[in-house]
Amino acid sequence: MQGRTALARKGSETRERLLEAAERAVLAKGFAATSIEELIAEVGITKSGFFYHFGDKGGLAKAMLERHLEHDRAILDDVFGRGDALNEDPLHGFLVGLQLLAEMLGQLKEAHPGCLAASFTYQDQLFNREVRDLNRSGVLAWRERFCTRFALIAERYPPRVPVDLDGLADMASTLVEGGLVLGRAMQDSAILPRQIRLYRDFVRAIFLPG
Amino acid sequence: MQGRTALARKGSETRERLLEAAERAVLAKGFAATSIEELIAEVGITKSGFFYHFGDKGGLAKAMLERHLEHDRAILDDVFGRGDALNEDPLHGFLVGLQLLAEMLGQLKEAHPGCLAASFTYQDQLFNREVRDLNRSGVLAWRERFCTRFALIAERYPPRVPVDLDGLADMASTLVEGGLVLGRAMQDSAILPRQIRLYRDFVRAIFLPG
DNA sequence: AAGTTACTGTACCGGCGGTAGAGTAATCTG
DNA sequence: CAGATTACTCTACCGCCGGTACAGTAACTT
Repeated sequence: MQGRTALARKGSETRERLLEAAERAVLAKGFAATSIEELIAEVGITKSGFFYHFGDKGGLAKAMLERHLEHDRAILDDVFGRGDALNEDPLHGFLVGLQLLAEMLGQLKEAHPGCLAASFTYQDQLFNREVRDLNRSGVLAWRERFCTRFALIAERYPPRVPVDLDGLADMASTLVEGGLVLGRAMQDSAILPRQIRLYRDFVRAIFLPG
Repeated sequence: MQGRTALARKGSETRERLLEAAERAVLAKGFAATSIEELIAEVGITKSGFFYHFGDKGGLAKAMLERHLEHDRAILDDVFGRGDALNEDPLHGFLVGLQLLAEMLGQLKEAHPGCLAASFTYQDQLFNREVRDLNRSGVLAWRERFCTRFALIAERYPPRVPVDLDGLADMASTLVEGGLVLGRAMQDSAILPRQIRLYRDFVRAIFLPG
């Protein structure tokens, strides 16, 4: 049992430790300013070892994004799952989910995947197609999640005026990305949760006017 | 006349040409991936010449940000000035201004200062305090502009429910920053203007309910 | 005539991303 | 037990890039 997976575990453990070190460093000072050499020094590995795992620095970016998209999905599943568990209604479950999301985003100060997504987006010429597609898929995941939910809500609460529901779906990720940028620029972690709460107010006003 | 400013003009012209080349390159592939050497090659200057003008790469970042904050302010003055010129009322002038802003942001595909602001925000450890403070001042300028406007509007159109007007002011820059990130990630320049139009709808719904 | 501005030219430095290729200990597979 | 695979190490090297040092200089200002 121990022997069976010792090497495989060692391999994936080293990789994982590299990703953790990279995450800390990148969130602190950006991807470009994070050197491979500092990562291998922290983990206690050689340069060859790094390139064995990731091929090049873009491979590291890709692995970091994959890791975070998964984490992202899990968080959204959690908050909206809990919102729906507390509420039969699709609208009110969603509103509770948004509230939970705001609280969650207020807690994790700056360790959000959006940081990575935005950061990579602005250096995307550095990376290969895979990284850009991954980034795209992250946005699409949010869009689809919110779009289907709004379609469900609109069935029960048809808005009296025509609303751009697709745009409203994108507004969630827009506010998260933008909120992270502003929060970072202003060193104020309260900005993002406040934006999410305003978004919740907006959604409520659309489907429950008056 | 000609002679009086020939040298000074030459100096500032070279600087300006460097900034223009840098802007193109940075918007295309990011700041870190833009080398000083490619800029001086384009402008036809030596490395010493570059460092004469900017001191170091952070100096270039600072100059780019300054240039763009000024441009930014001019655009906002323009659109909301035009909005107000077409309308006596502070709310309706603002709503027209937002519409004009959406149109303007739809036209300039990706050459917006927000790109720079966000890009620099995610590499800010690279830069000195000045660059970070400049970035901050950009956000604060938007916040103050919108806050005073909302105070003015709220006098004439007191909202029936309590609204987070400060958060609503920040929502504008949040949506612009986030919209640029998403627009870039998705290669879709329609995302940002749509978000601004949704913002306009939100503002209208708050002050003109029903 | 002296000083300032806006550079050029040369030479050099260390860090970084990346490559090449040989070697190896531990582990898995047949 | 043999052979293949995994997860690396070690050594040596490359070119680019940001940055420094410093001397020189043509155009222009005072």
